Amino acid sequence: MPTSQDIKIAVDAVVFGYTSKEGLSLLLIRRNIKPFKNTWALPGGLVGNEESLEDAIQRELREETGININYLEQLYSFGRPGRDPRNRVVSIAYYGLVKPDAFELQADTDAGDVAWFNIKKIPKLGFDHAEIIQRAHERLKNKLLYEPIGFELLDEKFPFSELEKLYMAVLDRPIDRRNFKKKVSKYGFLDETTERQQLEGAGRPGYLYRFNEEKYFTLKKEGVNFEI
Amino acid sequence: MPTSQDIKIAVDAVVFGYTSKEGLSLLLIRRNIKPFKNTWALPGGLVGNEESLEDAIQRELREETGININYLEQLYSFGRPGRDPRNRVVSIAYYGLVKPDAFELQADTDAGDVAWFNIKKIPKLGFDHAEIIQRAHERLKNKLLYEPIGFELLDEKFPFSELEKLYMAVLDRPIDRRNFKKKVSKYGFLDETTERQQLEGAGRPGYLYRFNEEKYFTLKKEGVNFEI
DNA sequence: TCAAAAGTGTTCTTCGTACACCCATGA
DNA sequence: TCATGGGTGTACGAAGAACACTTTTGA
Repeated sequence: MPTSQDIKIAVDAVVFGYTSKEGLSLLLIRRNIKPFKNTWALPGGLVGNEESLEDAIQRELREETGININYLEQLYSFGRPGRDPRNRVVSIAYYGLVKPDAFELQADTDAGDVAWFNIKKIPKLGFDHAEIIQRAHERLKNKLLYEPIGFELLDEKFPFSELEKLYMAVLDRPIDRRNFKKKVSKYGFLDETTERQQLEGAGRPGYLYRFNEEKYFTLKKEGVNFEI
Repeated sequence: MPTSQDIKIAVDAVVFGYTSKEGLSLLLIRRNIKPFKNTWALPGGLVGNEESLEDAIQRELREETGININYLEQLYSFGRPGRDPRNRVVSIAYYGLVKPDAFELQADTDAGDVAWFNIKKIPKLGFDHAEIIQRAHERLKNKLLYEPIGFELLDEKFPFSELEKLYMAVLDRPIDRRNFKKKVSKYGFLDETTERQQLEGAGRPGYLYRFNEEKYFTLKKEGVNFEI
């Protein structure tokens, strides 16, 4: 049994963003310090002694990327000895969802650069971060099917087609427009506004919808479970 | 940002067992040391410097309870400052499934006592262990519905009624015998043996079944997903 | 008037659910 | 012969999947 322990504890964040142009994207930083200097990696860092894990993640994201996250959930903890070449580090990974347009990325000194990468064009990463991302993507795919978290990635008002494209981007498979709308609408937590979409080219503009969180919570309390 | 970190890292195990007499049970130890001396708690302890998290859990279980676990899965990490009254401890919780009859419980010096408790009769626990157990139970309920892990709790050969009772015990709701058998059987990973159940009283003895893991993996590879 | 994107309903099949009687065994 | 527990099938309704044409707009 260990008598004196020498393990560090860190948090890492897999931050997903979505835009209809870029599809599903991921927030990465370029490391400015060893190890893995100059390679891309997940934002994250050591947890402070008096700080909760969630606070640590938010602080690191603020410091390293300038982003403030709304939807955040614990993903998994990675603790294999040797996953960090310096010393033993157990990392508690979180994943989060943000609207990329709501922030301007700002790298700090530890991070030479910050950028969004399309989920299908992730560069070679340091540590075991590729594995963490894969697990996060799996989780997101699953979660999207039984919790209405997709709205965290969209603007407050959005055309139905955006929601549908988001689902197709995350799940990476085609979705039938009519069946999708039927399924989502039946819960009644989407409010249709009178506003219309601004299309860039030709086409019939769609109505904008708004996610009504209150209605969703009421439903949930009544035992109605969202499922796509 | 923290410069020197003083956080300990521990693992805790929520071990579920099942017997048809006792129903769904949980393995707890009575603490022999402070804090929470003499109160019941989850088995667990600090992680060694060179030890993987899974190894740490298995070692602690061996030391504190005499049990060796087969099915083990990471549950969640608990890190709220103050959850341990001594110093900051982040605990990575696992949950596991065992056949209680396969082991004799053996407390060691850190643990004054070890025992199985019915899931509905859990005593007052130290730390935030009640919360951990609740989360584990939720996870088990969900997992049981889309992965055939129930067999980890049963003998190699078992009558169908045992499987059904297990599901009722974990999910805490009645299940229709005929529909349940239809659903499980359609996957074809249960082999019927020619042996019959040994009933204790009167009644028609049922056939014994065996979970065919190979067939299940083949199905899974083909994209067939188990669901109850 | 053409191209692009959104809006909309029906049919068929599959799956979930509800439900009751007979059979084998031990006492 | 009675009590106990195991074995089995059908009918109904709900939900999922497949599928195509019309409408609005900009160029």
